[in-house]
Amino acid sequence: MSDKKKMVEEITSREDDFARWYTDIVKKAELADYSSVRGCMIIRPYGYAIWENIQRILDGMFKACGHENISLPMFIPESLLQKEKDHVEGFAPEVAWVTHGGSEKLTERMCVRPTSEVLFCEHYKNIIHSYRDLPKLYNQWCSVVRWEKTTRPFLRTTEFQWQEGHTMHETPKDAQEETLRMLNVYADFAEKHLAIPVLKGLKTDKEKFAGAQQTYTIEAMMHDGKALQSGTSHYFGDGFAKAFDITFQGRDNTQKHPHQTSWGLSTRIIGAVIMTHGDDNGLVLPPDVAPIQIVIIPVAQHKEGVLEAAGALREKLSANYRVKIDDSDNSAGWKYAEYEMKGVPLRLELGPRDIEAGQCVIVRRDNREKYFVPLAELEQRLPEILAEYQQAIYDKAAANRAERTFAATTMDETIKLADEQNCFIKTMWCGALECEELFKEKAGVTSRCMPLEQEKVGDICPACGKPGKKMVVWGKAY
RNA sequence: CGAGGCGUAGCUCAGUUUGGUAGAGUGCUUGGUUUGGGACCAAGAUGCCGCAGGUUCGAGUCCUGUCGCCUCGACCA
Repeated sequence: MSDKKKMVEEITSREDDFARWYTDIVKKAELADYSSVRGCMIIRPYGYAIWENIQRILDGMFKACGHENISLPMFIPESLLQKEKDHVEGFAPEVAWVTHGGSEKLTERMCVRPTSEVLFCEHYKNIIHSYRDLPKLYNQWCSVVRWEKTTRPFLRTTEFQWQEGHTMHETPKDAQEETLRMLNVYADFAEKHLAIPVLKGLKTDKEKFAGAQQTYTIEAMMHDGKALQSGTSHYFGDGFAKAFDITFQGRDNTQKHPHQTSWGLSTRIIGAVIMTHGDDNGLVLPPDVAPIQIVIIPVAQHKEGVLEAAGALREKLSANYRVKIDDSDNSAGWKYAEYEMKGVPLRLELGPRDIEAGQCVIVRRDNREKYFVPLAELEQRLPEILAEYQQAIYDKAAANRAERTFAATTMDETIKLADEQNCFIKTMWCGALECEELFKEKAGVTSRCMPLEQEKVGDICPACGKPGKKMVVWGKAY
């Protein structure tokens, strides 16, 4: 086989067809499979193990700032969903309805939750009576259903797993702080654990969550330059509280409405991991969420002592790492390609020559760099190599984003950039909806967010020529 | 949801024009030789031709409907 020939023949290259590359990875790395239900996917054990790691880390972060987990029903009576006007208008077009219980028609149909704001509100009305009951910091891990027209594994499915945090606070300030706190939790999680650089910002009114006063988002750039909204945090003010008549007696002895937030992150983030770090040989996983962090490949395993030495090594490393040993009778080369496709961060090769020399070979997934490590130094070197790996995949993603981010001061520039490539385009914006729509109409880009870290990239709004009030980042999105 | 393309063995696909015994490569199983980047030889198993109707003596092939995937729009986490 020539050097140039791809080792993983089954995967479409990213250059040839990014969408097909993505679905190839999902299927070949055994992350997910299709089911007989339109738009619904089966998350297979290898994919689900990634989600379990995400859950474990995020859940710890939530609890560290005082949140408690709770479980609410999956059905919402129609009358309950109707209570907040903007909310129902936003979600009604995409809810699934339950009309029958067994063979009997229900007197009131119920929708399968697309999100649980109204259920939380109904419950909060019962349990919040005094300022002493606040804040309420609840989160639930569950699945929700949205009848989407176009679906893709992980990125947009009819049913998806997520967590939704719902909190109630005494003052607007408390709630706004919570909204930003959780946005930062998401950003830290994405950057530190998933090695995905994210852009934090505020959604425009057009793009914000149905019923929210403000929606904050973390936007990630995929390898092809398109954007993926990867987590959102909403500030509701007291809109829902008024609609649901939730009141508490305040410190001044008057009745008040509490102020509310919600925030969510879904299995979509797995799509972000795939499209941020993956390459033509398959997945590249961040160590913190990789189901297998180190795969041990015994080389020439039929020779005496090799399997025993590999087994002893696994035993030792299992204390600190998720380790798998592959002693199947596939060739060593086959195993190399297999675990590269599955994105395992480090491969540890151990053969007769290594055992002789008292060493092993570590190969990094991201760049195939080889480290010949004396066994005595292994436990010291592994964290260092993993840290370098983590930094390298982060830097690579950050570099891609930097290369694909441009400022534009005119609509012509914006159109040219959007026509030529997928990218982030920074412009000023006057704040008018008509101008936002013009970007979509003329350049085919939507506003991703108004970044928290604002820059002045010009003076005027390219759409209307009036003074630009805010910098907006535009792009094509998944 | 609109326009276009595609559904045949686990996977990639040929066969559909012109209806007439279900095919190849790869993978899988068994035995042997191999083993540091997807090894080799031999034998073998594997099909509701996406699904449901229709036309026909006969349908993978023709007709209708439906489900799924891909691309482009519209919609959206």
